[in-house]
Amino acid sequence: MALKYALLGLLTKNEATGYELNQQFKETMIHFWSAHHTQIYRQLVKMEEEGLVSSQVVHQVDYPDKKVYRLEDKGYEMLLQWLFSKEILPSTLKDDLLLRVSLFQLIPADEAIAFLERAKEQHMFGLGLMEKWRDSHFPEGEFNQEDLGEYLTSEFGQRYMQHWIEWCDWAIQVIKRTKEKGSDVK
Amino acid sequence: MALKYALLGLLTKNEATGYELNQQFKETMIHFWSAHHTQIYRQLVKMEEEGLVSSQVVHQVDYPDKKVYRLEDKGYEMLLQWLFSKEILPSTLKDDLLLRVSLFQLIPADEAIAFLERAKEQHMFGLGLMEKWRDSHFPEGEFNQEDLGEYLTSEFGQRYMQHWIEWCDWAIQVIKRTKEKGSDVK
DNA sequence: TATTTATATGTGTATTTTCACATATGTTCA
DNA sequence: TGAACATATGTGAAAATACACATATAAATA
Repeated sequence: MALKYALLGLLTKNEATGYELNQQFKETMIHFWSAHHTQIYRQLVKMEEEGLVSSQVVHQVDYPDKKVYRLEDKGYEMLLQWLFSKEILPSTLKDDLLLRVSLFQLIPADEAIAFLERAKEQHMFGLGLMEKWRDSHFPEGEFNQEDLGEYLTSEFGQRYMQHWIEWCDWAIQVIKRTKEKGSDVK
Repeated sequence: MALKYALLGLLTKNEATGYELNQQFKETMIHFWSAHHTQIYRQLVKMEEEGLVSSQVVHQVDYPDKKVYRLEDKGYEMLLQWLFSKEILPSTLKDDLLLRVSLFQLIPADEAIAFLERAKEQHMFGLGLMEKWRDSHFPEGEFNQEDLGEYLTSEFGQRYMQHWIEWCDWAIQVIKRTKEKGSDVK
């Protein structure tokens, strides 16, 4: 359901091909969304059938032909209606890494720490990418009104990464402390 | 896939019915996971077929009969194998609220602020629940070794809520500032 | 010369997740 | 008495998502 609105949202900025929309998912929407490219292509076909978007095949000499999608009025209206809807559903996390963390009592402390170190590195890498992206898109923290949403969500993504990293440090310390005690307790 | 391990993980603590496992999802795993009760029941049936868990129907006088699931050796082994696997996939967010935030340039500033205020309230409510839960489970921040995972992930959940709330405050300020400038800029 | 990478769009299938609905029993509250 | 709620487990169907594979062109790299 929401993927539809995500695509309509991206198309408010520019017309785009399924390929480009997939790129944008991987780049700018990485802060809060993800989608497989096959899902995007299929969703676009469906949306065209519903009259929310229209497409035009553009012939290219050097590359395969591409299909450019454009937002139609009906799609824009539907998007706005969704944006103005009053219901705010609480968002739920679904995180593989944390699921494993929740079972740390089943593995040795050293394994747990190594896992957290790697998770931390991964999120530091992610943070680096986000900072880079933000610096190039919003130098000096400046942004245009039409990029407000992106500015806000990219800050969220960056802070989320920082939160992850800080929590990793905290969790590693907790495990190290319990490990010290462990000799006489457990 | 991961739901299987989530259930196996919960069953390492105690044998439980599908109903109870659903409760636990809603209570303790709210920090990082969610699942519909129908999905849990179906997954349990599948896991029993695979010999990962076994079940026993317990007759009750006052309530409908219940089906208690117990972790089998094969299930425990599979869980450990998963826990020790080296691959760490980066976790991706998927958040309805943020998708709407990403399109804030399409709605009036007042609407955007109202939305963020409500989102903030909601996360403050969530934070309250988590703090309460933590106080009752880990008074004075003390925890038993067998609850290590829960202790770590609940801290994550709590910090995540705080991160959300702080970000809401920040975003509201950003929009208020652009609103002031808005009169002469856009 | 062969492999990889980038451009570009898909199909078929399987899995995962959700939604609407169904069925029981007993308690509490209006 | 009737409604709502908690206990307890599911089915059928739809929707969302992911996985493996397919196709085609051209550039860059090993």
